[in-house]
Amino acid sequence: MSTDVVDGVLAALADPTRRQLLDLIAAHGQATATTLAGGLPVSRQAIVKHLTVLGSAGLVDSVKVGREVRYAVRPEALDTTARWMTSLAADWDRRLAKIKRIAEQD
Amino acid sequence: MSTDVVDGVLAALADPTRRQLLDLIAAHGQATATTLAGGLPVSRQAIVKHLTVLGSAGLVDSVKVGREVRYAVRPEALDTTARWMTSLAADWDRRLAKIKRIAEQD
DNA sequence: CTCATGTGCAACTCTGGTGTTGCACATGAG
DNA sequence: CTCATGTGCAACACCAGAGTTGCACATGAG
Repeated sequence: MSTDVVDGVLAALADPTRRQLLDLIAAHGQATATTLAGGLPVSRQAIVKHLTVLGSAGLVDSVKVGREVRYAVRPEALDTTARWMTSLAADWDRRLAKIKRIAEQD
Repeated sequence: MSTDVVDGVLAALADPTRRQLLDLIAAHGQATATTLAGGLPVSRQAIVKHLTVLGSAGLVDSVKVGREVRYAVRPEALDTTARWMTSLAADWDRRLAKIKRIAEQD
């Protein structure tokens, strides 16, 4: 299973700043750490660290262009996690329905 | 919007121990902190804290029965978060398609 | 070439989350 | 009533994560 992917994505999305970063990158289609630093109240280095985490989670992808590094969003990992979550919710629903059925059976 | 819900759920699911707890509770349909402590390598108190977090996130729900507190899983918040994630992934796909379209347009 | 701009690397601080232990309180079993 | 079991509360230890600063390196602009 893709538990590793889910694990990384959840850990990455847990931080509000990282979610904000993803929003910003998606909004511009592409962005550099320095550019992003201008839109958030944190240093460039802090953003670089967040981008590294997002990259390890597979949520972001970087390309070096000249002397700058451009980051772009990658939907696959997010999609995988969304599916995992949906099926988990469905599983819970199924279990709860079963419990309820047994309870009403008395 | 249900940003608060998503926020809490993501933060709660970020911890592996909490995801494991959810699995255990869902598997048994219902469980107490003491019972759960028997299935994990952590103290009961640690589990209580995790359950509190899960409760605040709306992922778990507790009922006091006599001298014990039984926890059960609640799918709504998880479902909400799954939908949020799915629509976000779709949004990224849309943006990327747009970028690609422009790029090929040269 | 020279200089400004954008990155990378490393050391450091500091807050928050995870986990523990110890003890007091409540309640069902006998 | 008495005792064992299940919780609740509080203080404490510990470590990873978020953020900062300082400096060195690379590369495009002039």
